[in-house]
Amino acid sequence: MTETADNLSLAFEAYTTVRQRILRGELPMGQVISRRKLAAELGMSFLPVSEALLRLEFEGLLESRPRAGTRVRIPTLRDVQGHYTVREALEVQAARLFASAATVEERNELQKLAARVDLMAYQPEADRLHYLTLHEKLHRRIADCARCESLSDAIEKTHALASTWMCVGRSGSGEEPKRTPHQSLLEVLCGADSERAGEAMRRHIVSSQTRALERLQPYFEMHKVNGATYARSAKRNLELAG
Amino acid sequence: MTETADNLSLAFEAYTTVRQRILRGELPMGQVISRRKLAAELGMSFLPVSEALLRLEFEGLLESRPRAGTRVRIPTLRDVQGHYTVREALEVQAARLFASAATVEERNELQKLAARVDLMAYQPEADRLHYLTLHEKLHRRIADCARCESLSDAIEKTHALASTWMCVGRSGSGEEPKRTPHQSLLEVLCGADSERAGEAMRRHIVSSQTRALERLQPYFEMHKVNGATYARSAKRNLELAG
DNA sequence: TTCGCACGTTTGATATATCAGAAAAGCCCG
DNA sequence: CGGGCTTTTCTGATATATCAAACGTGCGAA
Repeated sequence: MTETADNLSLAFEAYTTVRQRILRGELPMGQVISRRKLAAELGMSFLPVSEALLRLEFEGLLESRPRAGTRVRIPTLRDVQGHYTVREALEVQAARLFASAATVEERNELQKLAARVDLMAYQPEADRLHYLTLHEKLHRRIADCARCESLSDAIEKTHALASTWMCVGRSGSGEEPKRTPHQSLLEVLCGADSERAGEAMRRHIVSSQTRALERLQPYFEMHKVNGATYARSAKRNLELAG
Repeated sequence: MTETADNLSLAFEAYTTVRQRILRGELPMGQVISRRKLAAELGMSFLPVSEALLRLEFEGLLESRPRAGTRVRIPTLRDVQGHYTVREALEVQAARLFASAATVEERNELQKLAARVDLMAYQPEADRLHYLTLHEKLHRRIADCARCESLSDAIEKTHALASTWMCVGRSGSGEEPKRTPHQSLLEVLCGADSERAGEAMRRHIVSSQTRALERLQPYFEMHKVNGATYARSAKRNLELAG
């Protein structure tokens, strides 16, 4: 399984590998990535690796400075706010189109999926990754049902970025009231009123943003401390972990 | 003037150059770009050129196939529809934020700008490029006033892509009624009602899409004919021009 | 001890060379 | 004269080498 194949280009292989590692949380925010070491590990020159990292940088998952290094992006407060503003725009549009274009089967399917997502949200940390995957799938399916590939792609990009941020442990207050936000969201979306669907999604995204900002609070400080320079040693990262 | 400086990276220089040429219409849709020739012309290796073209491909201005070639993107019908769906999402969001966040000075400035744009729309083809530039500036300023850099960036990207498509001559029916679409748009936007601002922008974008689809009609055929292969000689392009 | 500066190391950027695949042109056969 | 096949040319993909800049370290001065 380590080497499925060079089905496509080496650059694509490197892209997929790194992206997966980031999304799985194996590469935490601020983690420095060495192109040469990665190239050696994947058994290729560092040129396709560079192309892959460049692409990930365009997508917002990485950040780099000309001759300093490349690392998993550490967002600023404004980054996150901006991200959620764009995401709100895209997902509201998807919700509107969903309300007017989804088939009956799709509406039923997604309502069930929403119920599963809400249920899993209160599992005792069973597997956070699985929850995130399912949650992302729900939003992606909503976009798919909007029958617009460009919109789906754009939303998928924003979700990939958000996934990075979601891998950080939740503040775990634990005593939250048992709500079913996704179920109620889908209920509105399945009514045929585009306006209401859009507004419901808007509220959903806004509340999502609120939680994300709380969760990411400590990392905004991290960006201030560690933002200017690309630490090659692990010392600074240790400071932040402790 | 031929060599302003290597202020930034060579790749960035190549990126800027090619992008400008496309936006100015010097490189028409379907035009094949040779990395080696471009590299020779710009006096650099074709590696920074490749990076530049890769970036332009991500932005949707170019399309390429692994060992066949790179050319200015020829959109399909679905491409254009998808583009306008995403654009609608982003610009509606910008309009909403503008209505609630723009200063009085900004509102006045943009109303004047809108008037200029509408006026210029009926100049007898004086300079189409200038009109497009001003029109794009209006939309960009609206996004800027929304106080969200991510959103501005996203909108700028979509406009760059649309500019490519707008360089094709308008169908020039010529007897259109003298309307002032941008002036009325800004009028609504300057009222403090986000909802209405969003809806006004939505209608604006939709009508813009309608005109774009008409204008691009012939190119959808071009994509069918010339889509599969990357013609290196000029023969096929001549066919389409005749 | 602490601050500042020089030096070796690592990094991304770029140049050059080579490879394999796709397109165009030439070629042969009908 | 035309269609299929081969050859040639061109393309992007990748490997390797080199360079200047940024980082980390350690030495020396205050």
